[in-house]
Order: sequence, then structure tokens, then C-alpha cells
Amino acid sequence: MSEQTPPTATPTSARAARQVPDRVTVDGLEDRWSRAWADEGTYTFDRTAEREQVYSIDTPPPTVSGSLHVGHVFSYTHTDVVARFWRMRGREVMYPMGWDDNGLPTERRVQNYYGVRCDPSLPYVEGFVPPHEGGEGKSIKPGDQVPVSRRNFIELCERLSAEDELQFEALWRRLGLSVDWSMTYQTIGATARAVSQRAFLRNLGRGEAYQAEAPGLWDVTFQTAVAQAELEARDYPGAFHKVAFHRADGGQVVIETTRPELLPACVALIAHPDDERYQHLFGTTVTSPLFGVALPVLAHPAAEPDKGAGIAMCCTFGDLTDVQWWRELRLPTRSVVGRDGRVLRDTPEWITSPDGRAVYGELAGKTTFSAREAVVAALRGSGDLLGDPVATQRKANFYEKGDKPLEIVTSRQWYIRNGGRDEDLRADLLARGRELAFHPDFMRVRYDNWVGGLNGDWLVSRQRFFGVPIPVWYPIDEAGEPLYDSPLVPDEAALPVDPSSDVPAGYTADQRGVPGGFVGDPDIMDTWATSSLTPQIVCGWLDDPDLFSRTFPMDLRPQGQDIIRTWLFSSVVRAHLEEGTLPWKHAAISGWILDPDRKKMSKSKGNVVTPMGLLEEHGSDAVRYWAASARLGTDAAFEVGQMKIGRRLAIKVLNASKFVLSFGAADEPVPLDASQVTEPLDRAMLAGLATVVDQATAALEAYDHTRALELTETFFWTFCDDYLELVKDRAYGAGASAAEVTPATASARAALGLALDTLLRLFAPVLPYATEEVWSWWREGTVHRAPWPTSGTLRTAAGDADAGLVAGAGAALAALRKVKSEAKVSMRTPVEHAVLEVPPALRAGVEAALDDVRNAGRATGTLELAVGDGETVVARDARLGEAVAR
RNA sequence: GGGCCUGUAGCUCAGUUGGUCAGAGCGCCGCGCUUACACCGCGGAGGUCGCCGGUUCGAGACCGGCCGGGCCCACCA
Repeated sequence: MSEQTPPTATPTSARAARQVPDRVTVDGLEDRWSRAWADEGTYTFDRTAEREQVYSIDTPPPTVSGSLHVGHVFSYTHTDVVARFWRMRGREVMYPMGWDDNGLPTERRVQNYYGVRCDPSLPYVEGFVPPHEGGEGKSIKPGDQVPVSRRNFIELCERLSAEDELQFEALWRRLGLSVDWSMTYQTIGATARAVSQRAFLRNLGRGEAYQAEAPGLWDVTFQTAVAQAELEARDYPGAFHKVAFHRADGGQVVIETTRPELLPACVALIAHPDDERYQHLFGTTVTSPLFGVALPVLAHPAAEPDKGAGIAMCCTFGDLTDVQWWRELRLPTRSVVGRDGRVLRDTPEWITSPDGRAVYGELAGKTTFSAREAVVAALRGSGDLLGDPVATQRKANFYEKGDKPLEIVTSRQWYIRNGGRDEDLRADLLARGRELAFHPDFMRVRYDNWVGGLNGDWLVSRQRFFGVPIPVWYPIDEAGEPLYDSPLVPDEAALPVDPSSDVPAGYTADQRGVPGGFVGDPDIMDTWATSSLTPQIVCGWLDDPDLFSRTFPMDLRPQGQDIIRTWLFSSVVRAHLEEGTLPWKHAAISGWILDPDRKKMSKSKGNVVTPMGLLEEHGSDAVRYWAASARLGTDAAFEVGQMKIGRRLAIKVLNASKFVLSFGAADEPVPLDASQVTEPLDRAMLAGLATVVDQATAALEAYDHTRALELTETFFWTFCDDYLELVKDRAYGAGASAAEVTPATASARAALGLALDTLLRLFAPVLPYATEEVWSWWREGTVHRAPWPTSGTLRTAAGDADAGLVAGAGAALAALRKVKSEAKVSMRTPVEHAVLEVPPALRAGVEAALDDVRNAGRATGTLELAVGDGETVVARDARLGEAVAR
């Protein structure tokens, strides 16, 4: 995290000498105000605030090597609305921004952009100049990439990220995110690396991190182990092959398999213990076709009688069930698939027959795909394939970024306990889920599903080169073997370290890799092992205990629903293990953006409409309005129409404000004096507004920003269309000289001032630009640090007025308008002799506001009030006709 | 296979504990340059609230079933 910039007290030119302009526009507000906010430090976090005053946000760091799309604009706006609300509520908001530059997308981008690849075995080169600069577009073959040290690679990554960050920051600033831009971090930065390593070492010290050599899911393309959280089940075409195994008495046992190439890896045949069909075979031995390996027939309850033939060949390893059988039945390990996804070159010793060894020789070095064809051909030749393979669509596990099914290979890996094999910890983590306030609440189900379904601990090591290194070394014994059970760990003060170039305490560099020396762990951590610590990273866990005590546990984690099982869960695990608490109190989950076909908006489509293009075309307030109109957790349509409505609203705010402020003067602004509000209609309007304030506040406190916006917006349009029209003439003080402002005129002006003041604050979280612009016309400072409105003053001014009076008078006005509309005449047309028939309940109210109705309706002649028996207001004019309203 | 969300005017969506809730905006049609706003205003038409049962004096709202849409978890013989 970089050092903070103290807020400047100097008013900027953007704010100085602002006044109500002759013509208003929303264009250009972004430039003016985003600059002013930056100059004035409007959103700078005051780190002297006590914990109770602080509202801290664990912002999702966007992947800088990708590009931002409309979905980002959508969800980040939600967070910003929350941030602005709490800031106005008087909380000191810590709203940082991170950049995710740790992981495969960045690794690939740096490779292509600079034409390099990471090789941790190489030494750091000072002043390294990459072969390509900005070499994107030119396809650089992997073989042509220049190998560089991990430190050089990370430097290039940081260099490239810095360029991306500028663009991202520009977009966020223009969108109006109220981020404190002095608080940024990078997930591959030194702070994040040190935090990740320290947390890992603490896990290690407490026994929560451990190593194990075990079969695990493996991606043959990326050649790395893959965690459960990174799996994706996809449809994958396959075929059932009926294969005959041979009994000692010459009989056959037929199994069905979709992986015939694993036949040489077979260690047993397994059926359900209750399966009548195979009772007589349990305990006997069969031999495999082609390879002639003797195999036991065993019983295990995980075998499913109705799957395939009901008896399965257990291979090491075809799937996770094989792993279970292997473990529980203590079967031997006979691996034939290597880490590159090819059949191992050396013919295994368990295949002893000359024929079997010859067949294996044909398979050696082949991909599993080619090996399958070869095995099938051989089985056909030997007569052990019964019938033709039957095509089937099966589900296979894929690494979410990979395109080949995962294999299961045995490897030594690091794990962190996450409750996957520990029911007490699982129960604790489920309890944490119940403790966390999900918005919307039903999103907790995804958390529960995931934690409940974990089948192993969190695999955190990856056999990649770019990332945060696992911070341990191993001593090498005199025989040259690493002692994995006695890892050498660095001092926390030395973090971050890179074991591939740094040397453990007590050793010298020339002891690397030699008997009696040491070797660095070659692996890096899963990116989630870093991302899961974003609360610790931003709150200063590493070296700022004061900040940490004021900000952690944090208040809010905003994020997408797709990464509940990864980011959210792993963060909960880390905070639970390290702090014994939740990392935050609230989790706000945004939905997807759907294209008009109701499909999740694809990246390609999302990129056609660039976020910056949207902001430029419609204006930031407009785009924010669209985003804020969607509830948390609900998918929303990408709808330009909604942005146009937002733009219209922002413009309306400017125009209505300009109008209200026109009743003041430079030396005597529109009053904010509740005691001057005396007219029933004015009081009624403020009574309605007071209710809106209470309800909108309650909605925002409950993380329901759409409800708050809807309430405010509905009130505002009625305020403009009815109230403003009704009080217009009275507010002008028609006829009275400037010096003689009547109480009725003063009442209107004060009510208008109070309403405008309140409405601007209510709109500020969603429309930061338009509201700030208006604020600058008549108030000091920024609306975004102004206190959130409360209903108290409004209620005092309103007294016992009935808010329904505005609607009643509005209905009367509507009736007069309708008479004109249906007569197809201008609204300016005078009504010369009309009768207003109102429901009994409205009579007193409309009578109290009759002068306003008369003026607004241009009822220049007589306007009689009569009581009707219906529930509608009827206007009758001798010349124009009759109309019924509401 | 288990589970979550969702189905209200052409479109996007509100409808808080069951009783003026059948609504808003957009779009559409008509009218109007009314000195805050033509980047506007006024007025209008539009729906048997997915379908079938049930609870209730009364159900978009509650229960059951079915159908449609989106998604999560499990599923590799």
C-alpha cells in the first residue's frame, strides 16, 4: 500500500465561484467533479477514526490483464452506492482498490507481451530488457520465449500491470467510485506476497498447512495440481467398452469401461458386497486381458450395481472412486499416465508376460487418446472386446481454465485444512456462514452446499512458475534426498522470500542442490491463497497493527456469486484460522448482466460495448442509475433504455434544482427555515418527504439500494410534476414587490429549499455528479460528506399535515389538465368557469390548496369546488368539457 | 439425483407480514414550443398476475403439483 496523500484544504477552481448556470447539462460533470474529489481528498480515509466509526470494504481486485466489462461497472456501482451511503451516515469509509495481477491470465499476457517465460532456476538479471515490448498481436511461439528469473518475470508483470491499472483507474474515477486512491495494492506486489507467505507459515506452525504425497487431480496441459474449487464438470463424449477379464477356470468376467487405456493400470475388480451376481467371485483372482496381470476381485460398498456391468475395474487412477478404493482396500499403485498426460515410457515391472510387455511398448509415450485407440484395437484382436463400443455422454472434471479432462496423478502437495476432512472444522466453518450476513440472504445456500460437499482439504501448491512461492526449503541429506518432513522456514521479517533464489538461514548459496545442503520448494501458491487474504492485505495485518485494529474485521465484502466457493469461502477459512473471526460482517452478492437473450453476457459481447464508451455516451450518473436499479443477487438485463432514463433523471435534477434556486438571490439564498413553512400544501409535501427519508434510510441500512432509489425517484417525479407546478406562482410571489414577501410565498420557498436539500442527499449515492453539481451552486463543501438526511426537521415543519393532500391537489390539477388535453388545447389555455367535484375526504385539502390549483391550472375565471360522491376528481368547464382524474 | 432463484401490460421491473395492488417507467397513440427542463410537458390505450388444484370470508401474494427460464452442488465403471 502506498503512503496516503493528506487531503488538501484549498478549494479548487472546480468548486470556487459556482453559481446557477443559465443552461444546465450533465455533460462534462465527470471531468469537473472527479478532479475536484481527487484534489480535495473527498474520499480519503481518515485512519484516526475509531473502529465503531469505520466502515471498511474489502473491494474485489479486478484482473488487470483482462478488460473491464459492463458486469464490472454494474457490481462496482452497487458497492459504491453502499460506500457513499455509509459515508454520509457519518461513518469513515475505507474503500481501497486492488489489482489482481497474480495468476494465469497475467502470466500468459506477460509471456505474449514481452516474449519471455518464467524459469525460477535462473538468476535475477539486473536491467533486463525483454525481447518484445508491446509484442501483443505477434504470436510468439513458446519455444521462442526467453526464459527469465521469477524476480524478473514479476517485475515485468508489475510493469505491464501498471499500464493497465492507469486505464482501470481512469474508468473507475469516471464512473465515480468513491475509492481512496491512496490505498491500492497488487496481488503479486511485495505486500501481498509477504502477507500470503506469513499466513502460510502461521498455518504451517499451527499444523493447518501440511504436505502429503497423494493422488490428486492434475491438469496435463498446465502440468499442475488442481484444487476442488477450480473444477468444472463438463460434458465429455466417451464410449462404454465391454472388456473381458479371464478367470482361472477359463471363464470370463466382463466389465464396462470408458477408459480402456487404463487397463495396464488396473489393480482390482470391484463389485458391491451385496451384489448376488458376483458373490462367487469375491476373493478369487482374475487376469487382465492383453497384459495378463493377476488381479483380485473385491467387494466395496462404493460400487454401484446398476452402473455399467455392476463390476468395475479399479485403476490407479481413473477417477476419484478409484482413489477411494485404492486407499480403503490398500491396493497397490500402478500408475501409467505421466504428468504430461502421456503413457509412461518405461514398461512397468508388474507386467511380466512377454505379450503384455509388447503391447505396453506400443502404448508407451502415447497420449491417453491415442493409447485408447491402440488398446481397443489390441482388445479387438485378442477377442476380449465384446461388441462395439457404445457412445455415451459423460461428465468429466476439467480445470476451469483447461480444455482436457483432468487426470489423477500422485504427487507431493501442500494442503491447508478447510474442513474437507475434519468434521469439527467443517461445523465451525458452517457456523461462520450462518454468522455472516449475506445480501441477499439466500446466497448462503451456496456457501452451505459447498462447505457441506467438500471432500478434501484445500490444495494450495501449484506447479507453476509465476506466483507467490511457497516459502520453505528442505535440507538435503547426505544421500542427496530432500527431507520433506523437516522444512526450513524463513523468519517472518525476511518476507517475502523466493526459495529459488534466496538462501535459508544457516546455509550458503553454494549449498543449493548438493548433499548436505538445501533445496527450495519449487512450487507457488494457488492464487486464492493470496486472494483469500485481501482483508489482511488492506487492513495492514503485516506491519500496521494500529490500522488493523481500526478496520478489521471488515464491514463489507462485495463480490460475484460465482466465487462464493472460492474467494468468499477461502477468505472465511483464513480469517477463521488466523483470527478466530469472520473477515467481515456483510457479504453483498451482485448478480450477472444478461444480454437480451437472457444468457449470461458473454465476454465477447461485453467487450463490444466498452464501459468507457457507455459512460461517454450516456454519462456516468445514467449508467450508475441503470446499475443501481438492480437488486443485489438478481441478474439484470443490459438495457440502454434504463440508462437513458437515468440520464433523464440526472438532467431533471439539474433543471428542477435550478428552478428551485431561482427563488433565491445571490445575497439571499433559498431558505432552509422550517419555521417559515406554514401553508398546508407545503407541509403535506414535507410530510411525504419525511416518510421517504425514513423508508429509504431503512432500505439502505438493509442493503436494499433499489428500494431506496425507487422511493426517492417516485417522490421526486411527483414533486416536479405536481407540487412544483402547484406552488410555482405562489413561490414567485406574483404581484408582490421583492421587499414584501408574503408568508405564503415564504412558505413555498422554504419548503422548496428543504425539499431540494433533502432530495439531493437522497440521490447523492446514485447520482454523485448531478447532485454535486447542484450542491456547488448554493452550498459549501461536498454533498458527499454532507450528513445523510433525517426526517426530524421535515416532520417539525410538516406538523400534523396529511401527506395525501399533495395527491388530492395533484388530482385536481390533473383533472383540469385532462380537460384541456381532451379538448386538444394548450395547457396554457385559461379555464374560465369550471367546477371541481372532489370526494368528500379530499374536500378540505383541496380547498386549502385551491389557490395553488387555480394558478397551476390557469383557472383564471371562477373555480367552484363541489363535493361528489365518487372517489374521483371531476373537472367540468363550460367551454372545454369534462374530465375525470384518478 | 439434491438444492436455490425466477415466470406480473410489447419490453425492463415494483408489488414489504394475504383484504382499493392490478402498478411504474420505457415503447406505442394523441395533444402541446406552458419564461426550470422539447435531453421537455400533458393525456390515453395495454394484463383472466405461467398452468392446475388447495387453504381462506378473501390469494400475484400462503400450500401442493405441473410447465418454462437461470444457476449451484453431486454425477467420470
